[in-house]
Formats: sequence, structure tokens, C-alpha cells
Amino acid sequence: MKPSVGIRDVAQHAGVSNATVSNVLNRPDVVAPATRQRVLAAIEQLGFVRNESARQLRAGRSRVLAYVVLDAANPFFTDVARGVEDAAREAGLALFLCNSASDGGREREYLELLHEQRVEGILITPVDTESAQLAERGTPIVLVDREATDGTRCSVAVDDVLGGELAVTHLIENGHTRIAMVGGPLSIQQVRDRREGALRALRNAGLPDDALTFLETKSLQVSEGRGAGERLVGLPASRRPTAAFCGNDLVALGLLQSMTQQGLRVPDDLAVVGYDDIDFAAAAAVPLTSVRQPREQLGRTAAQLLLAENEPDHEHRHVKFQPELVVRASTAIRRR
Amino acid sequence: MKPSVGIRDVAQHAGVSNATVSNVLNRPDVVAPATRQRVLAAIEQLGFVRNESARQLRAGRSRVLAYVVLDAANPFFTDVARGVEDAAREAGLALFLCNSASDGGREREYLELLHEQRVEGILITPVDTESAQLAERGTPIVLVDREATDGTRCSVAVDDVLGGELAVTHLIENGHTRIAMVGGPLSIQQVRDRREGALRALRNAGLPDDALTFLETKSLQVSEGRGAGERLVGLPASRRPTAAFCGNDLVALGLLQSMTQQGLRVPDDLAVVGYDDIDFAAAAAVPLTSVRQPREQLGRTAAQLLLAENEPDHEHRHVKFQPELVVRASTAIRRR
DNA sequence: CCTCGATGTTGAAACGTTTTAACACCTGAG
DNA sequence: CTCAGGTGTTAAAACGTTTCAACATCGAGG
Repeated sequence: MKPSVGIRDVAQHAGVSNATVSNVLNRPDVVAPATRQRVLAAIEQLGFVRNESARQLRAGRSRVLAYVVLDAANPFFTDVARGVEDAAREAGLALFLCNSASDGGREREYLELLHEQRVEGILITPVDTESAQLAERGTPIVLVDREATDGTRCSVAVDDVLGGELAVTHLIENGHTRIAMVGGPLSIQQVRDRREGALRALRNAGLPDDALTFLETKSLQVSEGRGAGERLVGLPASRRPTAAFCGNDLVALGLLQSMTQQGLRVPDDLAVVGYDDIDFAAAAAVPLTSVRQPREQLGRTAAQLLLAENEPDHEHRHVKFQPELVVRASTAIRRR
Repeated sequence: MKPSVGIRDVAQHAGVSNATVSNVLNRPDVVAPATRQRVLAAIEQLGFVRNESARQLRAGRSRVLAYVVLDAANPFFTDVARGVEDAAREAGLALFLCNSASDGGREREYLELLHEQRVEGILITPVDTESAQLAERGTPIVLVDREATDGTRCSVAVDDVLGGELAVTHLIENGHTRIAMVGGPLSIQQVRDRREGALRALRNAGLPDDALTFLETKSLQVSEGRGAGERLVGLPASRRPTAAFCGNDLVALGLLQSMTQQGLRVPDDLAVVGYDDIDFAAAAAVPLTSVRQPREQLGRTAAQLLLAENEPDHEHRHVKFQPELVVRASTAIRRR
């Protein structure tokens, strides 16, 4: 069960010193072919597995990156993760995914552990914007899909204000003047930004701020979208919004489900715009208009910034991508 | 940047020995309150972060579980992962997710690394059924959503033969006699099992085996479903199946998209059954009939088996759950 | 006053690697 | 025959913890 066969056992079995075994493992070219074969045979025979803890303790390096994800069940983040992993892999590093599940406590625990593990770097989409938990502790950290407000670290984000503006401008152009924004909690910077963008769109169009009804949800998950749908339908028809801009696609899908379930039609009774343009958005009951973000590029860039962090003259950078509106059936012009 | 402040620095700063600092960290109750405060202050002040490598090297334990997932982008696996994480967390362990992305090479690399890291245990949904890569190397391994054929380790699975049977029986009852099965590759045990179940359903109904057309795909992803859809539509109408049983929901969603795109209606022109019943199945363009698996329970049970692995008189167990058919619009009885 | 047990603290030995500098040996040039 | 230089191997010193046995100190019981 627990073989616990170390480098010394291998050395003894092969009739060499442990230094030679280490050389076989790390610089095979430096050891004579015959010896090398003998050592490899011994390794095979004894079932030796190198102890990474010891290696890391001595060598200082760790060969792994970690990405602490806000919600592993949201395809948006797994797409970002793919970009991260591609970049990590190119640099010869492995990627560990950690799911904070929007729970500050878990997030803190994972960060603590990752710091203690001395991973090469941490990518994180944090729960709170300004969490003190991100204090500098020696391991480089890059913010993903969030903007670092202070200059203490790199970040890669997408212009959420612009995204909100694109979405709501589109709705206004389609003739909507009573619009709901569904999402939350407001502690999430992105929700605030997207709302700000929405308001900007209203002002650009000369509409009053209260043309936007904000329905705050507790999280950005499908179930919350369903709940919001019920709240929406509960409103008197005269005051009910004719369009909804959702904090992300999961919420939008929930809202969609709730609408059909309650006998309302999308987009006729309610137009819906999502956010992220996850693959499932196009496959939805009513294909979803959504704001697309360059997901994989986001991850890839974040990883690259992280890897550049160790360079001598490193300066923290804040990369910001542009979102893009993808129009589908859920916001088709409504019949008059 | 690299503080590299160790336990000895803390000790010196607090005027105690390193053993005492270690005690404060691991057995706070054993050290006098006054001393403890002093040490904690020093830790805080110096920004000390315990080095997990050294701790693990000495202590032998590692406080982390890993789940090597077949496809992080498939919500099925993230749901399973949630179950795993809940159970791990209850046992005071953290969970690292690794994405093999159906790539045997990546899988091998991750396993290697995890073995070297001496994680407490590994959960894996392997790429190949009988991969030699899973050779015993001292770290307990439990198979998730796969059945261990030999008795060398635990596994938690769902009865895929039964699942296939349920799905196809349902289609037959709806009057279909030309049925396609879309999925692959056949190297995946589950695909084979589900096909076997499908054939069993045919036989039970007195239909010939060639009532089932097997369309093999290269993977179980959305894009493959789309591709299969084109192949299906390419068939002459007289020989074209009237129903499709898909290897999983992603493939089914792809197929669905492809159908609408090509102007065919579901379920009228083609009935579709998926597998897994991920949350998006219910929200699809045409809500998807699917075979539900107890996802979180699968993960939770797997983690529990893994944790039991260290018990003295452990015997490997193979838990098998029952799937359940969830009928929705994608297989509504077709009009005559 | 002595002894005993309880309570806190500590020195030093691990844990399993990597690495450095030194060493032995050999070959070919002078 | 000697020596310079190359090639291959090694002894021993880290790396930063945890743990164990031993050591003070102190109050109470005899």
C-alpha cells in the first residue's frame, strides 16, 4: 500500500549514489547510458515515484498554476479555464481548478492553501471586489474578469459598462422603454458596471433613469432567473417591463424557462438579453441574444500575464477587452 | 517579492524555539496563552506563510483530494464535482479539479503529477476504460462514472445498459422503428453500454438489431452532435431514422441545433433523447427528454469510498446507481 | 524539605529530494 | 611519462517543517 520507496532505495538497488539517481531524473544526458539504464530499471522495478514535496522544498519551484473559479458550473468560466490551461501547458505547467462557488469562505481557504503550497501563480475571479483576502503573500496573483483597482497586481477584464450599454441600446432600438435588469448581488463589480452601462444607454436615448427596473438576485444562477421571472410576471401588466437585460446567460435561461412555464412568450411578451454568450445560449428554447466576451482569450492572456510576473522589470498591467453583441431570436422586433 | 520567512524567523522574532511555533500552528492548546499571543503577533508581523511542502514532507499527509475530470465543459461533470467537493470538505480536505479534456496524454500527466504530490486520493473519470495509466502507485484511486472491471479499486457508476434500454424502449413505445444512436467513440465503455441497452430494448420489442443505426462521433461534444445532424439529414428520407438516442445531452443539443438549422422539426421529423439530464436540457430549444443520473450523489459516494480507502480492513466496492428517464417535449408522440 | 506530576518549552533528528564542489578515472597531447 | 582537460560519479549540505524525548519550572502533597 505505502511503498515509500525513495531515491536512496533506487540508488542502492542500482549500485549507485542517490546523486546519480537524481541526475537520471533531472539531467539524463549527464549520466552514462549504461548507468542510466540500470537506474531506470531499478526505478521501474521498485515502482519508485518521485516525491514532489521534497523536490519542491529543495528546488523552490512548483510546476503548477491554480485558477480559483467563481462558479465551476457556469460554462463561461470553464471556457476561460480552457484558455488558461492552454497557456499554462505551453509553459510546461499544470493547472489546478478550485471552485469557490461564490463563497468567500471557500475562496479564502483555497487561497490560503495555494499560498502554502507555493504554487507558481494564482488566477482568480474573486467573490468580492475588494477582498482583503487577496493581500500580497509572495505568490503572484492575477485577476480574471475583474479589474484591479489599485496597481498592486495585473488584471484581465472585459469592458462591462460597454457591454451593458450595447445590450440596452439594442433593446431601446427595438422600441422598448420599460426595461428590467435582472442580476446580482450588487456586491459584484460586474453587475454594477453592467447596470451603469444600461443607464448610460438610457441617457444616450433621452430616457429617464427609472425606465430601468433593477431586480436584484442573490446570485447569477439559473434558479435566480426563474425566481425573477415570477416576480416580473407578478407586476401589473401596465407597469411590467417589456424587456429584460440579464446579468448573465444562466439567469437569462432561468428567466426564459419561467416565462414559458407561465404562458408568456419570448420575445413578444418579454424580450430577453443575456450576457457571456455561452454555447448553450444559442441552443436555448428561444435562442438568446447575448453579449459575447472573448472567453478563451481572457484566460490565455491572464495566464500569460501571470507567467510574466517573475520577470525582473515587471510592471502590472490591466488588459481590457471589448464585448460584442450577438443578436438572436430572443430580441426579435415585436409585432405591433 | 519572495519573503521566504520561515518558522525559525518567527521563532527568533518571538523569542521562542521553532518547536513552539510549530506547536502554536498545530496544537495551540498545548502552549501557554501568553506565548501563543506573542507567536501569533510575530507571524502576523512577518507575514509568515507556512510551507506546505515541508509540512507534507515531514508529516506525510496532504489535505487534498483531486478529481480528474473527463470534460470540465460538460455540466454533468461539474455537478458530480460538486458532490465530491461537499464530501471532501466535510472531511476537511480541499479538492483540486484537473481537466483531462478527453486527452489520454493530459490524463497521464495529471496522474503522474498527483502521485508525485502525494495527494490523499484521486477520483477519476478515465479516458480509456482499461488504461494501464491507472496502475497502482500507492495513492488510492476511485473510478467515477465508470465501472472497475478488476477488483483492484473502488468504483461508482450508473447502470448505463439500463439507461440505454429505458431511452430506446421509450422511443419504441412512441412508435419509432428506425432509430439512430449518436455517440462515440466506442472506446468509451459507457457508449458501448448504452448501445447494448439500446439493442436490448429492440430485442425486447421484437425488432431486428438493424433497426438501430449507429452513428459514431469522435467525442461527446456539441459540435459532434451538429456534425451527426448533417449526416443524418443526408440520408434518403426512406431510410432516415425517425428518432435519435444521443450519447449525452451535449450531443443531443448539437443535434437539435442542426435540425432546426436545416429546417427539420423536433420531435415531428426526428425525436431526440439525450443522456445525463443536465440543467440545460430542460432549457433547450425543444426541452429534451433525457436519462437522468444522480450526479451529485455519484460524486459524494465516490469521495466517501475514497476516504474509506485508508481504513484497515478495506475491501473494494462497486456501487451502481439506477438511471431514470425524464420525458419532455423532444419525444412527444408524433402526429400521424 | 523532598518528591511527584503537571505544564511549557526546547534541541535535534528526521522527511526525500536537489545541488555543489570535489573526486576518480581516462584519453590524448606534449 | 606527465599533465590538461573531459567525463562520470559521489559525499554532504541544504530546504522548512514536525515530532520526540528530554528538560526546566512550579505548586501541591507527603
